[in-house]
Amino acid sequence: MEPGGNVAPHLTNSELDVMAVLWKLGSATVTEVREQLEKPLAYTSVLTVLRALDAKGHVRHEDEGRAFRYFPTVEPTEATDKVLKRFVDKVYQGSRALLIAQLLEDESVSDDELRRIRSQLNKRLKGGKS
Amino acid sequence: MEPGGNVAPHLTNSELDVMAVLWKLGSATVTEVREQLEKPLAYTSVLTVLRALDAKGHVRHEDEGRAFRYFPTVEPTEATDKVLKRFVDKVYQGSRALLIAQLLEDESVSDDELRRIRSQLNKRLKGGKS
DNA sequence: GACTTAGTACTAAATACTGCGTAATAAGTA
DNA sequence: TACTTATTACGCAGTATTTAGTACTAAGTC
Repeated sequence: MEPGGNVAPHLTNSELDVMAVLWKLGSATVTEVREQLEKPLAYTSVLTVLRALDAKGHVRHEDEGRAFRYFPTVEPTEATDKVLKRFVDKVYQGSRALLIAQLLEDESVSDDELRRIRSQLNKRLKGGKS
Repeated sequence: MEPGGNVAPHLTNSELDVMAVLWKLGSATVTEVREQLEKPLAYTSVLTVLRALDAKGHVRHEDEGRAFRYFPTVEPTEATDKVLKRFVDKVYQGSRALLIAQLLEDESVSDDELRRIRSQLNKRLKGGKS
């Protein structure tokens, strides 16, 4: 495809659903993933997605009894960096600050969290000065 | 579609590319959009995407000479709310605060921007108290 | 009017994604 | 061994997405 561009393989929607479960649980079998998914899916459908993720290197698997146990091989942020970057580029003209500003408007962020964020922010401002 | 619910129907990747141009320029003809796209695309390909966006109600068009001028009918944040929510849900377990924290780690956010963010944040903390 | 140009409408082909059924396999059990 | 069960491997069908070609149209030009 694009030379240099598409290094990190790219998660489809259903792949993201499955990865989210693995990130949450740390690791899981097909059955375990299936139980956690909001949308009911046939066993083999989940397996298909996991096999695709395996092929792409986003997960690995180990034998566990007669089944496989799947482990994520990438952190959430790693796997989604591209998605986030694309999002910021297209919607916020590349400015993470704008996205942060937008997120801060959201009421679901509590005062407590706001204070924690502020202290993190202050830490960075101090650190950057030195 | 769904009554009330699915206002922002869903943007495909190529649709997002095109919307980004419209948001940036305010409005554009097919030719103008085409010039702004990073990836070279045939004139008719761009038109196809614009027509799809038109059908979905994300843009509208007016005659301009013999061509159409397309206007976005939704704000960037409107159109991408769903995407962002999904992202936050899957990667940050629904916590916008976690995403903000992650974004704050990014070096591309300047000290100036950090300070602006802090003042916005302080404003929200004060306002919330009343 | 004939020709050129820039545009839109329509159609189609290739690819990707989603979901699942069937077959094969391996383990356990009577 | 025969039967059951849990599981993986393979393949396929329907749909969505992406890209672009071809036909048609309207405006401008000589």
